[in-house]
Amino acid sequence: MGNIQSLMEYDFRKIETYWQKRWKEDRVYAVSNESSKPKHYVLDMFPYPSGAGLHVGHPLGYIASDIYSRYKRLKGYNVLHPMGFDSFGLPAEQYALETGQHPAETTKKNIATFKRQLDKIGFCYDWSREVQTSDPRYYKWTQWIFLQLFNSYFCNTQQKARPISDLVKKYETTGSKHFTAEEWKGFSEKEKGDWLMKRRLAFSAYGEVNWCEALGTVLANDEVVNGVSERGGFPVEKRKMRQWFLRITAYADRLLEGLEKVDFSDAMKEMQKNWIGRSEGAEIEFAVGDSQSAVSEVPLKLRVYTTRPDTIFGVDFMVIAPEHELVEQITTTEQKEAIDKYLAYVKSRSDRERQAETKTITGCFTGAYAVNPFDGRAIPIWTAEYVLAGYGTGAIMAVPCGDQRDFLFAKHFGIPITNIIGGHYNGDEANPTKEAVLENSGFLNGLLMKDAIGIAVNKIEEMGIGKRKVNYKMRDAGFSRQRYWGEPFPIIWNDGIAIPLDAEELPLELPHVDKYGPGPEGEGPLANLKEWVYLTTDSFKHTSGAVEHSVDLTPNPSPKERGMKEHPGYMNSTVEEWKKTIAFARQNRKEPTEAEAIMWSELRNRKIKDFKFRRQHPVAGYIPDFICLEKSLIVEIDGEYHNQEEQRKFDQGREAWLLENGFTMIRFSNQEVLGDINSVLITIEYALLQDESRPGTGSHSPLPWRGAGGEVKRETSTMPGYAGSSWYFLRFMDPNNTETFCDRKISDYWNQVDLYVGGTEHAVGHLLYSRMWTKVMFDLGLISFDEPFRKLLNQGMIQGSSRFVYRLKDDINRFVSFGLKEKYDAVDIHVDVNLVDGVELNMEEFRKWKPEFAEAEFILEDGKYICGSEVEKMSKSKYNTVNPDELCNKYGADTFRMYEMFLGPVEQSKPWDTKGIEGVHRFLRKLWRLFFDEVKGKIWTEDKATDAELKILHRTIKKIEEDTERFSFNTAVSSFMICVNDLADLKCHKREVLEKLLILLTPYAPHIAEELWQHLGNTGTVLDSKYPVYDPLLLVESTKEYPVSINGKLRTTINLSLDLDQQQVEGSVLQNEVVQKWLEGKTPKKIIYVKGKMVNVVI
RNA sequence: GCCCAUGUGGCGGAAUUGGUAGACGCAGCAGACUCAAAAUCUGCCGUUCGCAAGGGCGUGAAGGUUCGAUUCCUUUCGUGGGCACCA
Repeated sequence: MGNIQSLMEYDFRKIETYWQKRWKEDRVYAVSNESSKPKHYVLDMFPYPSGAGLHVGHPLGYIASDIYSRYKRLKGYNVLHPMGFDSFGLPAEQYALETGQHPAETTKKNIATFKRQLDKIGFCYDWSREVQTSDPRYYKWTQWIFLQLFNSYFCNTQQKARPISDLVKKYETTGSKHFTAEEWKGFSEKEKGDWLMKRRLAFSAYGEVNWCEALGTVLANDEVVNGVSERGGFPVEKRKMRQWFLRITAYADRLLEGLEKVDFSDAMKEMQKNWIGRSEGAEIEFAVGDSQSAVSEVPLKLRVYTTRPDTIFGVDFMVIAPEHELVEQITTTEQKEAIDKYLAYVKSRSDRERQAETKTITGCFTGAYAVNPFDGRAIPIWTAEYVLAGYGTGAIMAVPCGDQRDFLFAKHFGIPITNIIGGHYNGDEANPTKEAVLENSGFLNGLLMKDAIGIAVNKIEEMGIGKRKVNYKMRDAGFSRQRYWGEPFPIIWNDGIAIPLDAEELPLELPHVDKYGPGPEGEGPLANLKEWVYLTTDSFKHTSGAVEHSVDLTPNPSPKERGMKEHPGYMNSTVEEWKKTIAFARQNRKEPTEAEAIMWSELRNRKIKDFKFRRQHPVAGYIPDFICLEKSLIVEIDGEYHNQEEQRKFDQGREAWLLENGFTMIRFSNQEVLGDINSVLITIEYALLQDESRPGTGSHSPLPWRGAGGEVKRETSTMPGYAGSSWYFLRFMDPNNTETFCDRKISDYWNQVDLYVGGTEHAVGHLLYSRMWTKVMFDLGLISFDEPFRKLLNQGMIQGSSRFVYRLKDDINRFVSFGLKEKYDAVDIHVDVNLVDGVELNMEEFRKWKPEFAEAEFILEDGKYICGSEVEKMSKSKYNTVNPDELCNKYGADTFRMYEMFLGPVEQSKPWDTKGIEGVHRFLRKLWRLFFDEVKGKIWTEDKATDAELKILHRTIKKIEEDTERFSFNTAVSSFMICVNDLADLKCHKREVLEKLLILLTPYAPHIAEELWQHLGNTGTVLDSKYPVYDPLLLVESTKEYPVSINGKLRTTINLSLDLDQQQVEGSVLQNEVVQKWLEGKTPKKIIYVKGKMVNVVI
């Protein structure tokens, strides 16, 4: 391994390349699912592989988790530390819109770049477990889990998810509060579907979206700025569209309770609690009239939610959300025009704007009044943007003396304010107290507000005008996106009834598209693929006219002994009949013949030239034994009954129909398959490759003519980014399983993620969703734990430190230095931070950077061009990104890893500054010199270590272990530096000390540690060694240099034995010169002595 | 606006339960080695008054609790993150 000459210097490039290759070859990071060691699961939040590649901000958390994983491994754990990619998402689609490159292509490229960059830093990922959410082998299971959500409901009695079939049974036997069992049985399919949809955990309903007419698409809140689209500046308005949702609100209480048993930071728990926003209060109904006196003829009710029913007598007006359906119904003719104008204004405002702007108060009177049920007072009903439709009932009762927002509103519009809290209200601002004694409050007069809350609710319930209610700020999670690059929903709409695909039909692969624009009605791009979307013959004909067929060609049903002979025609089969077909197919799968079983083991999992086969997969009413949809090739295995005359006739009819509809069929007999499977396979392979031009039905499941009668079409939305990332931690445990999302035994073994590392930006999105999914899967008995992440470590963001040059407005080739810019009229321009040393611009490089700067001239200060600087998000567009590759090339991965950690606490955000990396690099070189001398070569010795040397070592072992355990990696790096400095001072080159130090260092700087470990003559990787144990006896001190303060101010120090008692200490302290000087002859009032800490003399 | 985090030398930061503020590193200054450079090593390095000894001030700001506060409490300002279709 190299000659002595090359060993004298720390040649990190050679060392790191060598070991990265060796580790890969030796598969040292492969993790087994079976081990006698205790398990530990360390996970990083899924990266999105952006086109910009990795910048120095990304690896911060990855380095931290890598250090921890290696540390745990040295401590004797079986450590799972995988990495994969959250590869569906909007940026790739956006990029496709701009450049026409397919997201699959760009995503593939980006992932390759990410992996190359990650490997350069020397992470210990088990790449054999890599998963990508956009891989059909992965999203097959995302879709499968979605179907579990779809097929489940939240049982309020048991407070858990249960199969929807249980609910159906209940409806069939006992009905519900809305209908009797008899009524249920009489419902149409559509009615039944609608009722069930109200309970499913994944359900479809109408939801509001930001609609941009000009772009014909739905926009994210981010993409809407000041009511217009960020791209193009087109107007945006709220619009209702059919969407999928996850019923996360059903889990609100359990998500709150679950926080008790996880180790997240208080801040994180706080954010989740606030997001869920549980409040207890009452829902109250008010009668509505259209004038101050008369209640309208049609009895309208206004329902409001309030947490303060005790203030009911202080209600001076009502506010309903502008979207509220009542607005239209109650607005009086006089107010109609004003209201219409106001609604138009509100439509253009985003939710965030509506809440953020409290300075400008807007609102409009509807002309209608509500009636206070207790004193009959008429209360004017207003609508205002500060009340959002999604919260509570979308209506509030306003109590200006107790709520500041209501107060300001009342003042602004001159609504008289009723004071119900006497002296607690001063007329200048509202007072939200619960401690006041109520006045002007009818039956509540004289009560303390907090006592009145319960009494008021009781009365309201008694009167039947309202009820106690727990409310959540959290809304059900929108789960569909009108986008292309995401998981397709395994759902077919048949006359408005959502029909799930069968599990065997998954994955429903995302079809290829060439255009990424929105569909005709603002749907996702998939809506443009007519032949993919429409599944009925009729609708197919309407849209493309491509397929003609006659009802006479209706094929024979499945073999008669399977009981399908009497089955009616498929073309017009009802949903019920179709379900029956599916059931038959499922049954068939469970009972394969011997030949079928053999054939399936050969065809499944893309064993033939990567062609995907399905078995017993219905095509119309016909269920082929095996089918390759991509090639429309059917493989049949015929048993004895095919020799019967009648059956042969059926077969022929069926085959003719299939051929006419573009399918090919090969038939084998049982004997052929059992006798010579190889030649059978060759025949199939030949057929697959033979006709390249065959159009096929695409790789997706065609499911033609499912159901019938009206429009039968696929769901064209796709799932959002968090679908794939809500359960990926489970897939890493068993990434290649084709039978299930994750084998139960394996998920029982790995269990929860022990350490989850990622940014706080995921606090309420991803983390809540994956917690919910985990709970559902737990309820359904799919896994054995109901919280995914046991401990969470938040990683701060590394910000960019941007640099600016200042270009004169009137002379675009002249640039003025930062200190002089005030004297000129100049504009700031981002300059690439890599062209700047600190703040000093490299002018030569700058001229070369862009052609427009080639002729640049500079106005200097002190002969230098000084740049301005600002801390911003690290982003390519701001030219402030720093690429980890370059740093690894220049200083090595070990230096880079340690420097990232040395920057400060992982949890904290900080701007990146490459300066300072030198110091860490110097440390590693200094370490190297403990082993090798420039002239003498190797210099380590086998001598016995002295007490002083052992003390340094053991102090370091203790410190590094403690710091690593509490994720204080920056102080650990400092401790390494101190240790090496101390050992160098003592000229300690003893193997006894150095070898242990290398093990400590392995998690932080794996390459250099491994290299030196091997030089010391060890075989096998240092990762398999045992973590040293520190000996407390070596660290015992007998004396301490005590700080002595007078009145809390440090004046001197005294060296004292550690086992002195208070009296002895007082004696020594009082004799001290400095203390006597400060005492000026007085007697101290008190002497405080904290053993081992300090002494304070109080005068 | 609401929720969360955060603020310490020229810079990144340390001070683990309220107990010696500024560890460690960068930058800077002075020196050694060298023909020179690099590398390495040694010393200084919050601020202010003072020849020195020694003292004053100092953890965003103001107030409080305490023998003692960077640490706890109240108020306030600045910065960063999130606010439901970016991931």
